Amino acid sequence: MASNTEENYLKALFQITIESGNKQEAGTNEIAAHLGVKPATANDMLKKLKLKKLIQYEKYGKSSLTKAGKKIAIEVVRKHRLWETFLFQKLAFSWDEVHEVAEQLEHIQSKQLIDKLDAYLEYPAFDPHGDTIPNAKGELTITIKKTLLEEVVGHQCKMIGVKDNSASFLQYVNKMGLSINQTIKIVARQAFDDLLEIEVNKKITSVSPKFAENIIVECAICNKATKA
Amino acid sequence: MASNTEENYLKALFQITIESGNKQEAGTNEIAAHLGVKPATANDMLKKLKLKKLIQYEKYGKSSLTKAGKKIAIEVVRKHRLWETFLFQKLAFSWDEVHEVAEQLEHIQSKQLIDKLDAYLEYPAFDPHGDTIPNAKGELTITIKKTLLEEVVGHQCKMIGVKDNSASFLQYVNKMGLSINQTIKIVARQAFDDLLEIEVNKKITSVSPKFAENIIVECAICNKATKA
DNA sequence: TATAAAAGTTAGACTTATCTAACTAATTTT
DNA sequence: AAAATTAGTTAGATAAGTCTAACTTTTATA
Repeated sequence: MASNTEENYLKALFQITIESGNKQEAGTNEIAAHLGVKPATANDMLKKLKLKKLIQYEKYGKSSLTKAGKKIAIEVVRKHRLWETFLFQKLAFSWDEVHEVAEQLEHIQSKQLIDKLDAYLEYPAFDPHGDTIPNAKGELTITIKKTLLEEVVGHQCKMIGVKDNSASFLQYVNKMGLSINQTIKIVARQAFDDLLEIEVNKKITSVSPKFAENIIVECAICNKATKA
Repeated sequence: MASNTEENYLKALFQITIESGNKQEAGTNEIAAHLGVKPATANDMLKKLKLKKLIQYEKYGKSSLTKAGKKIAIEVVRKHRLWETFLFQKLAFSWDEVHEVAEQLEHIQSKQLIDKLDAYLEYPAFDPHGDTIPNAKGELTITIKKTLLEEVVGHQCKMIGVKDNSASFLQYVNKMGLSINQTIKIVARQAFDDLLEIEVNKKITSVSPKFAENIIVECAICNKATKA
């Protein structure tokens, strides 16, 4: 069983390496900075995690997760994102308030709890930030997070979150017929004024670029679903 | 801010003294036993809590909560019982599974979280064990927990929990038209066979003593609501 | 390529929460 | 009331996680 602290180091390593997509390993200072501790502290923990066979690490070298370490990291990420979804969807937390509380909740140890929570939320695929939630088997589809503004004309995408979380924006979003999981088709992008024509519930409307860049979407067509 | 451990000591002291109703103070060994630690460990912590002005303690004497300590203890109890209620009502945990997980959840630090959870559960007055949940102001009505079997004939009470949590019993409870918060009136107790005649939703039915002793009720008439 | 800068490591210290073993005080029993 | 038992305390040790300060290795650059 990994301690809360160990879990945090594994999660950090996961986020810096696997999830960033552009690196396989992380340096000691980088990990320390990510967690807000001193390099000396991180160094001690890296040696400990190596002993536990949760990471690969050699003196003066970079670190990376072993299979066992990655499993734990993904479980923590899963818990974090399920809790964020719960806080957002059920408890009416705003988009920007969920993270801090989820940092605590992610360390609660109970497989039963997290599986029941998953079921209660109806097995969500994305958290309120638009990040993928790993499933109970630890499978994580890494999807490229993008805004409606970046979506390709002709594609059909799904709204999975918002960036702006002000009451006024959320009201506006609602007025446009949009909500989490709503399917949106990009009809056209007007070169003249950059307005985006979208189809929502068979109705076509136009939205501004400023509006579009605050809507996080996921596009099955764009994503060649890659497993972590 | 009290640590998780400190919170646990304060909660223990609250449960041994105030909530038990028959003692004002607790001894070092008693506190240690309650928490599953050695007396030497508890002794260290008592000295620390005294320094923080959370308890009253003198060498070789008994300990008791100060006003500040009691405030924290009640907050922890409130969190514990709200989480138990959430697990039971929303996540379909069984009556006997909620405690262990709530022991972890009670230490999550976020006033916003607990207030939103309270609202989401519609401000429950009792947890699934039939224990009173302190309100947001820290007010705790200490009610005498009793079963339907012990209720006084003529009184009207409210079902607040069950003791047996088997699927078969819960099904039976359901069939009798009973659920949490359901009002039950005790019509009569048959001396001949000890069957209890109760009125539920304007219908009168009879239940066995075995059934009745597994239904936890609260009776406003019996309780002269005392504040902790 | 020599040197300066950056990255990483080690040693020693501190805090929290725990333990064991030995001791002292208070209470109970004879 | 003296002895025995129970309750409570102290001292010293340990483990986890953190720090600072000094040191070493690696990398970048002049």
